[in-house]
Amino acid sequence: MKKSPFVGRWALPGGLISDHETTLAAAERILREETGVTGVYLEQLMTFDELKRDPAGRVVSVAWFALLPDGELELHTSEKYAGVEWRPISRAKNLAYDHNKILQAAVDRLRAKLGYTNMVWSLLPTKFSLTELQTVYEIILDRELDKRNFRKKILAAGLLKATGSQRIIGAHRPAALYSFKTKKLIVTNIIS
Amino acid sequence: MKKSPFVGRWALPGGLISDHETTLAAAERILREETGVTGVYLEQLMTFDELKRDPAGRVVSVAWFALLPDGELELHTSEKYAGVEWRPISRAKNLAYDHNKILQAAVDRLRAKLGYTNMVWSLLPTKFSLTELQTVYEIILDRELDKRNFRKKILAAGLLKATGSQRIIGAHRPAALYSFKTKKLIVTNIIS
DNA sequence: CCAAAAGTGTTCAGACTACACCCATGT
DNA sequence: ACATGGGTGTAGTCTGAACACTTTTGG
Repeated sequence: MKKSPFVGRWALPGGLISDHETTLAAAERILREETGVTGVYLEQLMTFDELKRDPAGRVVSVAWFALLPDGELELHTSEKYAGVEWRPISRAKNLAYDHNKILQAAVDRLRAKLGYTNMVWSLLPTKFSLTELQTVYEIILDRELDKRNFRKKILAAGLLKATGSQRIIGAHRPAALYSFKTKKLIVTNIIS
Repeated sequence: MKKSPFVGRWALPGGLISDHETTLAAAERILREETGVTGVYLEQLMTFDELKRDPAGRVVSVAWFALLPDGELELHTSEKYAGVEWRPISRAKNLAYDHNKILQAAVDRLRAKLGYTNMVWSLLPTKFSLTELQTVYEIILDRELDKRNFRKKILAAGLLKATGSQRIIGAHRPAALYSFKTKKLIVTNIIS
């Protein structure tokens, strides 16, 4: 929650870099300080430098975004950052500063890169079912995908390996669990 | 040409921003000061901030790239910037600082975006033949394209309009000249 | 008439889309 | 037995790739 003129609005986590710190290191530090999250995928988004984006003065922001699995968000709230929350995009409207623009840019980037990289691995736990994977795609692309076609394409991409293990949730047939062969960023064709 | 430890190496144009200047405005200004070029397409590339990228001290660079038609480069060389030259990528090796990395990032970006935007308009004069357009694609993608397939796809994309005029160069059949319907950036599918 | 660039269609293979039913489990 | 999510195949359409000859001009 921010002060005037952004009273009561939410904002993305942010902070200042020091003279001997890269923006990547600063992003990792700030993410850790404000949320406790470490060891996740980080990617430089872009730099926002409109003259009046912060009413308090000139601020040039090098924006980074993190991707992490839904399960691992165990938000640690220190006293200093007690107001921190995870929110779905749908409830992250009307942010302070130009943070709506930043968030939108991050969503656009993610949406585009899902189609030609394997970066979705950073949004899933080590083992996952194909249905879970499909759900991630559907959320980000904001449209439904055909189950059979999705499985054909994602398996044909050759990025997954079957773990052999299964998971049963509720009174259903067990789901085979897969994992990514590699957690390096690969550029290829995956989903159209 | 740069001083120690980059004696005799070339570098990309660059400069400092002022407190009341966006990086876009600075990019436009520096490009104008060093080359005389104005009114061209500019796009933010990314920010380079490794701690030791400039041996003289901490420098965070927000890199932008410009696209301009081959014909319009009339390089004005002021006294201050007498050493400025246009060079093909193939003769832009071994640059000072991390400028090889920056240049490579720009080439990668351009190569990728040619396939799904109409930004190639910024690399051509107002009127151009389909062969000229194809040549631009071939240079940037660094591979040959089939003439018939190229024409089918580029015309099917619907971004061009025939101007009705023709151009004759040498003892050849005249080439029909086309122009882009719009010079706004459009995201669509063009060339695979 | 010759040289050189402009212009033009068809065929084949692979990819994408749409679509419906059976399977395995816990209750 | 039933409710629920997991899992599978095929037919039709579309897209991309390969490929060669005719046209128009100036010299």
